[in-house]
Amino acid sequence: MAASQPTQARARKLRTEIERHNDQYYVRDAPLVSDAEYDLLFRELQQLERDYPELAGPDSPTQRVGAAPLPQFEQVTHRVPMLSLGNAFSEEEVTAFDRRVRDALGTDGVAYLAEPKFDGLAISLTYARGLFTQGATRGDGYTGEDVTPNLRTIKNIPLRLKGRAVPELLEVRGEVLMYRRDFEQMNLRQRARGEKEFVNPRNAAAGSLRQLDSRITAQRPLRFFAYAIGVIEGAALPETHAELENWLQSLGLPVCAERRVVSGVQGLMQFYGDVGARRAELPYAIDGVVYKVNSLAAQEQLGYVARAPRFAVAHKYPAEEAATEVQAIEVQVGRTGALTPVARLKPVFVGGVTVTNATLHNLDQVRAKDVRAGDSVIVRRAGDVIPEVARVLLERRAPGAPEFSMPAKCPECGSKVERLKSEAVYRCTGGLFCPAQRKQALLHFASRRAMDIEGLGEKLVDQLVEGGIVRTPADLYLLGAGNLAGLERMAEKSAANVIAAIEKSKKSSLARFFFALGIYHVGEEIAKVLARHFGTLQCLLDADWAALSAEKDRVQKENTRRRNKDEALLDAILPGVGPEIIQSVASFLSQPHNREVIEQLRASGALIDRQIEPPSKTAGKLHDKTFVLTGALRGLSRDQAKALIEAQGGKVAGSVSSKTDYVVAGSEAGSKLARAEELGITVLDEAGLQQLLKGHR
DNA sequence: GATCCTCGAGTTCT
DNA sequence: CTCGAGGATC
Repeated sequence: MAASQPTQARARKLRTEIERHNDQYYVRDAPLVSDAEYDLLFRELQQLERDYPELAGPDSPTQRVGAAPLPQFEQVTHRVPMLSLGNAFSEEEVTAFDRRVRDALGTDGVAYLAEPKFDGLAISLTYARGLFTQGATRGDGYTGEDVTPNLRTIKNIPLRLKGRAVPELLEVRGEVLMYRRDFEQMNLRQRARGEKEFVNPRNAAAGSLRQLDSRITAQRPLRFFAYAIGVIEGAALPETHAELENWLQSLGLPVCAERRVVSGVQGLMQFYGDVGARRAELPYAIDGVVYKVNSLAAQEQLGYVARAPRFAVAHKYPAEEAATEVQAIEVQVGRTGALTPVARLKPVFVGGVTVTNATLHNLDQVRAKDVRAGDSVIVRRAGDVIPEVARVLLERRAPGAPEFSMPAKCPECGSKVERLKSEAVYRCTGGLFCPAQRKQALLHFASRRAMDIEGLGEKLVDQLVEGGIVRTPADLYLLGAGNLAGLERMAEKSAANVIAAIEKSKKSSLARFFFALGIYHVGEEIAKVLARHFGTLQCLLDADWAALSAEKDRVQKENTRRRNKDEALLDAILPGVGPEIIQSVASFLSQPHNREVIEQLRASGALIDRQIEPPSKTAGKLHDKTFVLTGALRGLSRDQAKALIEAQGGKVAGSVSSKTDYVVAGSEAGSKLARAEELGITVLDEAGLQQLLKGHR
C-alpha cells in the first residue's frame, strides 16, 4: 500500500528534523533536544520507512545505523592520487618553503590558507549529483579501500549535499577523527562492557573505520572534516582555497573553523603559535598546521614534486616527550649481521602509545647521545611513530655508570664482531651459522614483499630454527604437517594454513625470489632490475659478472659522450646497479652453500624457472616475433639471450628468412647479418635487444 | 669531487 | 620514519 499524503509529509518532516539535530549536535556542538527525544524521532522514522519502503531513500538518516557486515573491503583507485604533504619542523624550513613558492610564482607576498593538521585518517567522499555514493580510505595514496557503509554512519557526513547548484560529480577529501572527550566516553563504555579499550583517538578512529560490520562503526563517535577536493565535474572552481572551503561548507560539509588566510612567514608563524597555544583546548588531536597557497591557479602552477604538492606544507609541532629510564642497552642482530643497540625502557606512555623499546641505531649514535644503562632519559616518537631517545638527563645519572660498548663477540652466536672500513655499523661475522641471522633470513624470505608466506612469523621461525627443523629457506618446502605438530600455537588448522601458504609461494615471481634470497644490497628494486635483465634464474646463475661490468661501463661512457652531443641515449645496463652491488651479488653466488640452497629450492619447485617478472607487464610482449641470433654478444650468452626472448613469448630460429622479424647481431657476425640486410630485416645490436626486452618500444 | 636522489636496512606498535 | 650508502649526474 502506498503511503498517504500526510504520511509522506510526516516522513519528510522527521528527516529534516533529525538532520537538523545531527547538525546541531555534531557540527554546531549545541544539541537542541535530549538523546531520548532524538531517539524517539529516529524510531518513528524507522518505523515509517519499514511500513512504506518507498519512503526510504539513500539519503535518509536511517541509513546511518549501519548495514550487514561485508566479507571484505573492495579496492578503490583514486582518480586523483591522495598525496601526502612535505613537512617543516622549524621557522627556517617554513621560510625556505615560502621562498620556494615565491620564486616559482615570481611574486612577492603570497597569501596562504592556514589550518590545523588533524591527527586522523584521510578519506575521500564521492558525491554524484549531490548524493553520497562512495567513500574510500587514502590507502597508499593511489589505491584505498571502499568503506562506504562505514562512512555512511558518520553523523556529520551529509548523505546529500545541500543547495540547488550541486556539481555533477564531486570528490571531497578530508579527515575522519574522534574528539578526545568522545573517545574517553567511548572507552568508559567499552570498559563497562568488558570490551577492549583503545589507546588513543587516532587508533580508535582507524579501528572503527576498518570495521567490516558497519553497525559497529555506527556506535563509534566519529566525525569528519573536509579540507580539499579531488575530482570535480559540472561546477566552476572558486579562485582561492579559502573560498573552496567556504563553498564546501555551504554544501553542508563540515569544515574546520580554525582557518585563516595569512601572508608572509610572519603570518604563518603567528598562526602556528596561536593554534599551538590553544592545542590542548581543541576538541581533537592535531599534529601540526597546514599552509596551502590560497590561489588555486597558483596551486596548479606550482604542481607536484615526487609524492607531495609543492604548494602546501605541514608545519609540525614538536613531538610529545616523556621521561623514563633505560633499564638496559641490549644488542640485536639483524639479517645482514648488523648489531643494533636497543634501549630497553621502563614502559612509558608517549605520543599515544606505550613505548618499551627505542633503537639507538649504532655505536656512534649511542656515543653522541651518551646513553648508558640506568640513565633517566627523555623519549619521544620521531615523526610521531618510531620511538627515540631524545636526550639523557645527565644530572640524574648514577655515579660510575658504565659507558656502553659494542660486544667483541656476537651475543647470539659468539662469532667475532667486525667494523668494516668506514661503515658505521658493527657486524657479526657468523653468517648463517648465527641463529639470529638465520632466523632473520628466513623471516625475510617469507616476508610479504618477498615470497609472502603468511603465518610464518617470528614465533614459528624461532621454534623451527631452534628445533633444528629448518636451517635454510629450502627446508621450508620440505615441511609437512608432521613437522609442525607439537609446536606452540600450531594446532592442526594453523599448521595446515602455513603449509598451504608455503605451497602457494611457489608461484611467486622471479623478482620476488631474487629479493627473497636476501643478497646484501639487493632490495626490492634491484631485484626487479635483475629479474628484468636476466629473465630467468639460470641466466643469473650463469652470468659473467666481469663481462657485464665492462659492458655496463662501456654503455655508460658512450652515454656520457652522447649526452654532450645531445644524441639519443642507449638504455643503461642494470640501472642503479653499480660495482658494489655487482660485487655483492657475484660474491653471494660464488659461495657453494648459496648455490646449493638455490638448487634445492629449484628442485622443490619453489620457482618455475622460466618465469619472468613482471608477468602482467611483459607477458607476450614479443609474442609471434621471430628472432635470429648471430655473432657473439657481450653481456649475454646465446642461451641467455634466447631464454630472455622466449620468456616474453618470442621465438628464436636458426636461420634468417622472410619470416624473421629481428636479427640480433653481435661482434663478428657472419653470413646471417648479410642475409638480413638483403631481406631488409631490422637488425638490432645488444642494446637494441635489451631495449626491446624491457618493453621500451 | 661535490651534490642530489634513490634504495636498502633496521625498527616500533597495534 | 630515519639514517647511511651507493649510484647518477654535473
